[in-house]
Amino acid sequence: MVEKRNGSDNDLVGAWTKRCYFAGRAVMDSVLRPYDLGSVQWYVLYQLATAGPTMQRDLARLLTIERATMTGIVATLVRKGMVEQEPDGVDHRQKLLRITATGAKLWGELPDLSFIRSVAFGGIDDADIAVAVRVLQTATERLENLLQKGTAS
Amino acid sequence: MVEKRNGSDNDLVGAWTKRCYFAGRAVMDSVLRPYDLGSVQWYVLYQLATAGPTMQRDLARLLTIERATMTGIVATLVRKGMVEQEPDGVDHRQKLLRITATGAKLWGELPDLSFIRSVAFGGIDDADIAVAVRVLQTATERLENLLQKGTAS
DNA sequence: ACATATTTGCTAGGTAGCTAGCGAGATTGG
DNA sequence: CCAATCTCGCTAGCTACCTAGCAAATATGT
Repeated sequence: MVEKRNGSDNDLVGAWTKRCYFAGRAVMDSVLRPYDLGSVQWYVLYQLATAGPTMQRDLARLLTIERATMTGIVATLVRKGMVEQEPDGVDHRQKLLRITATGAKLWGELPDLSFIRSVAFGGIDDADIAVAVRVLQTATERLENLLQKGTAS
Repeated sequence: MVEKRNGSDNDLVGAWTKRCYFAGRAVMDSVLRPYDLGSVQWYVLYQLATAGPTMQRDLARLLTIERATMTGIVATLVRKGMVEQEPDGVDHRQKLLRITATGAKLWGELPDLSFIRSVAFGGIDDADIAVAVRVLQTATERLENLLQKGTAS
């Protein structure tokens, strides 16, 4: 969203940011659909398969999503038998997430998703990509900053 | 999402695209929350207040969302009494959307949201913005293209 | 030691996106 | 003129994001 009234690039960049995000997500979803996995579920499996058991709250921070959102994602994966959730021995509030044998098996069958990135950005001038990253990063920082101030008031 | 494994900008651009999109959306949502409006609901009001009555299917195309998604958004606004939905006289499948008096009143009270864009992108070099738009646009087109091919098969 | 944070995960409820499939209406080809 | 096809909006059911508020556990300050 973030509009698109008059004609300058300033108006368009917000719209393209949204569209690009959704396009990437749609491709990811369509590849994962046959496996009955969403994109964030994929990321959780990726993390647990690659980096080993992880605290639920750390995973939420990695993905920069809210704890409540994480609860739902994890619940789905637990229901499907892909992930185990075990209370931490020391701190009983926290829960440790671990991939199950079923989950590991599925992970092994999943196709490599890195081609998505290649398709999207392959062949584009590195300098241009760097500029794009800088613009997005700057905008994001300003917006997140604005949000915090608004929340604090 | 769209990952972030090794260290090149190529990996980061997807992540920042997502984060930037959500940051902008979060600011918009936080401004609109007191009025009990979501960001897309705002856009529908904007369109109807600015451009006059609009066909539902045209609005879905403008926002590049699915008809089914539009159904939900419109239903919410109708429930709140902000928007009227009237079958077209000629083509009985289509529905014309019109802002109500209540909706127009609310629209008059809403703050101007263009400051969000100013905060996010103000002061950034126009050439850099143009580069960012080009990168995002290219990536989006490639991804949407890929998706169509995948769907066609 | 105990009252007061703070942190963690959960529930409840809302927004915004998607696909799949339905029925009613419009269009098009033979 | 009728059959096949397309279009539009709807429902049902899913993912993934959010806030607000709760209960339990931990951490902190006096």
